[in-house]
Amino acid sequence: MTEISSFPMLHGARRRVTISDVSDALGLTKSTVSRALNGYPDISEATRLKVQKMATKMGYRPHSQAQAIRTGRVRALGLVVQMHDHDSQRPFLAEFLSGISCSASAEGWTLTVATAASEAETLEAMRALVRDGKADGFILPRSRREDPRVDLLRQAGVPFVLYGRAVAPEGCAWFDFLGEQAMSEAVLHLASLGHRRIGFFNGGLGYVYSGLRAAGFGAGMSAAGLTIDPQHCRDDILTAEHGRRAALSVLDHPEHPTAIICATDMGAIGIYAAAEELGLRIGRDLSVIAYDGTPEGAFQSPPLSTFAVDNRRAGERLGALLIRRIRGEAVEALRETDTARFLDRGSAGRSVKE
Amino acid sequence: MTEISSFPMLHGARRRVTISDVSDALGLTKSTVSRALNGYPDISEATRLKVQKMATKMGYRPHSQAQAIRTGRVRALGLVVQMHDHDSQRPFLAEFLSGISCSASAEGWTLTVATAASEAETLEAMRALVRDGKADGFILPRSRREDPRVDLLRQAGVPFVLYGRAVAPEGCAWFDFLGEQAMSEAVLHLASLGHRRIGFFNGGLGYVYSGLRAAGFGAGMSAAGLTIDPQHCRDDILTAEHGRRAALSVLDHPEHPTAIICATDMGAIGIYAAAEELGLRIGRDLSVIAYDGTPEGAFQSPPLSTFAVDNRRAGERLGALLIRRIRGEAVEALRETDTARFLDRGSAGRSVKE
DNA sequence: GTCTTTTCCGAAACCGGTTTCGGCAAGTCT
DNA sequence: AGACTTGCCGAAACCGGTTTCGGAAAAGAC
Repeated sequence: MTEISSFPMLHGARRRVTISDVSDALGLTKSTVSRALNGYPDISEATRLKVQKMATKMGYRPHSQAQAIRTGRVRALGLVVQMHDHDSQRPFLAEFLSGISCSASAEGWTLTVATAASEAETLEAMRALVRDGKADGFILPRSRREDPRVDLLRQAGVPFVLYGRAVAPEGCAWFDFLGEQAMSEAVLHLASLGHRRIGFFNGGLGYVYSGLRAAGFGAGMSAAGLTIDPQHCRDDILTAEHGRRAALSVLDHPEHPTAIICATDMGAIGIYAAAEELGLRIGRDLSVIAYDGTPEGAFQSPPLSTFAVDNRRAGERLGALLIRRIRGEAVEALRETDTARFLDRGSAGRSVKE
Repeated sequence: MTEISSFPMLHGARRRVTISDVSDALGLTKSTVSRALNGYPDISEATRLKVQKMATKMGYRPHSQAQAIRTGRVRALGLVVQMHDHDSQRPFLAEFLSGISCSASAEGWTLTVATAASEAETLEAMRALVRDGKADGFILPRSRREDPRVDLLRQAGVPFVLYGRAVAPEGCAWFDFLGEQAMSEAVLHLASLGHRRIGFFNGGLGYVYSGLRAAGFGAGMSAAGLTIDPQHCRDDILTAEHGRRAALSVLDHPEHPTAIICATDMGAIGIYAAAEELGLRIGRDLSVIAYDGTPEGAFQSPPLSTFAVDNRRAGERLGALLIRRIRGEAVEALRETDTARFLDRGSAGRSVKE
């Protein structure tokens, strides 16, 4: 009898190996094993090694739920995606999730996601996840100039990382692509093709990226020795329809721009529509360079020249940064940027002499 | 001193209300409160009501992590999305997540997602989520004819629901749209427009839906008194490129079909490309009806006539079904279907007399 | 060779719940 | 009236970890 019940493996589902199993196997106590694995200083190097070896040998994995009730942390990243009317997130989301999931699982963490239809719902969802201990920190996509999510989390003392930089950097970690550099390069590229009247369609002014991209556009124009004509520029171009209307109005001038830089691919697709209506051939009569790298751009004719961002990489970096943030690293060490990759696909051509 | 420390609210972050707080307030014990809230039969109706009222009044929410270490359940739904090379998931994912998240949060549950690049990774991710107690059950998108995920979960005794029906229904709950009905209606619609030679491009034969849609096509053809010409039919059309090649080969015959029903929008977009190459105008020289309702279809010219499925609703229903499944309801009661909505947008026109 | 300090680990409390067990009081049966 | 249920709840163990506290042994100081 007794020898059978001493082998719980034999009957039924195999139980998971607990910290007590490890401590028993070593003749130590739970507390010693716990401290050894968690790097407490009052454990000798010798026993620490013994414990670690035995733990991995026995396949011990701490039960995160059990740890959570004492530590309050579950090793889970939180993400609240807010559905916007203007962009239906596109494949962006799949790639982004893939990146986060990748870096999370590499550290044995998981990803808890919620969705929201409004800003208020987003905040409420984050509050609920924190209250219920379902997330130890958050990844905040689409950094905004005034971001109530940041205010909430900063006040609650919950770690977070931004996709996009912050206008008020205190306490903020982030990953971002250098949109300003891309915009500047776009200007220089167009200038090298002979364009002198270059317009700029910016994205949503509520987002941090728009300020940066506008600055990059301005810097590029200065570097090229060109002046910005406000008549050629528009703000808050978020959808293809916005882009179409903006293009129609901008092109309805004798001195209209020969090239337009658009801060988002979606807006640029609207420019294609406007050009078709006006009988202009993109890449010949009108040059366009955009930013994002969405698949739709590749299907246009000619394919859209754009600066592609790697959203999977963004997710992967943000996941890694958030984990380090939750573990206590200072935000100043957790700020990364990368450059967008220019895809020269045909929508930017040589300027036509008039 | 003591009167201060008896009001922990006063210093620092406000502590969450625990089951002990509730029991103390009522002069009962933790165990009584626990059993009262969990519907144990050995609690009088009077105290059960008292407890429930006090619990809601005090804003008590059981700490799911703490429950988990005893019950093994965390009130979390699991979803592993597998990235396919052929479809980059499109906005599908955002809507689907939104639906799941909606029904989950309505019940106080959350959603844990992971991503995988292959079937093996998917299985591994599910195993890890179960092992670590991060998910109590799974939503399985894209039901397959032979589905190793089902085998795994069935064997492990982990609840799950399928998006799409199952060829071996034992132990399976699901939600699905009636693709066969849509395909049948598509045939009848085309027949009513005078088409007699109707082709059928099916999707991936590994998926359950393809069998159903093929059957629906067959049923529609019979009902219309038409015969199926295998020369007009193709299988495994997963991408636009597949659709394009299939259309080129099918149309390269004197007796080619005047209309094609395509089991997926992506394939239909390829048919548009082929038609353009052959100088055929969709909706006039060649009619097309597809299935899915992806946004790309609306941007074609003419816009693609298709049967749209509501992926948000699918997610919402699947979330609700999975929660009930985890709570122990029988699978037979957890099978729902809905109908796809026909968007008649112009790609299906009257048959031309030759 | 004692006294003090470290070093290192065990014992036990604790986290916030769930579940088993047992006992008291009221009701039922002879 | 005594024995037997039954209904209802408290006491305590338990889940799998973390953390506090204290003490024994080893090391260092005098």
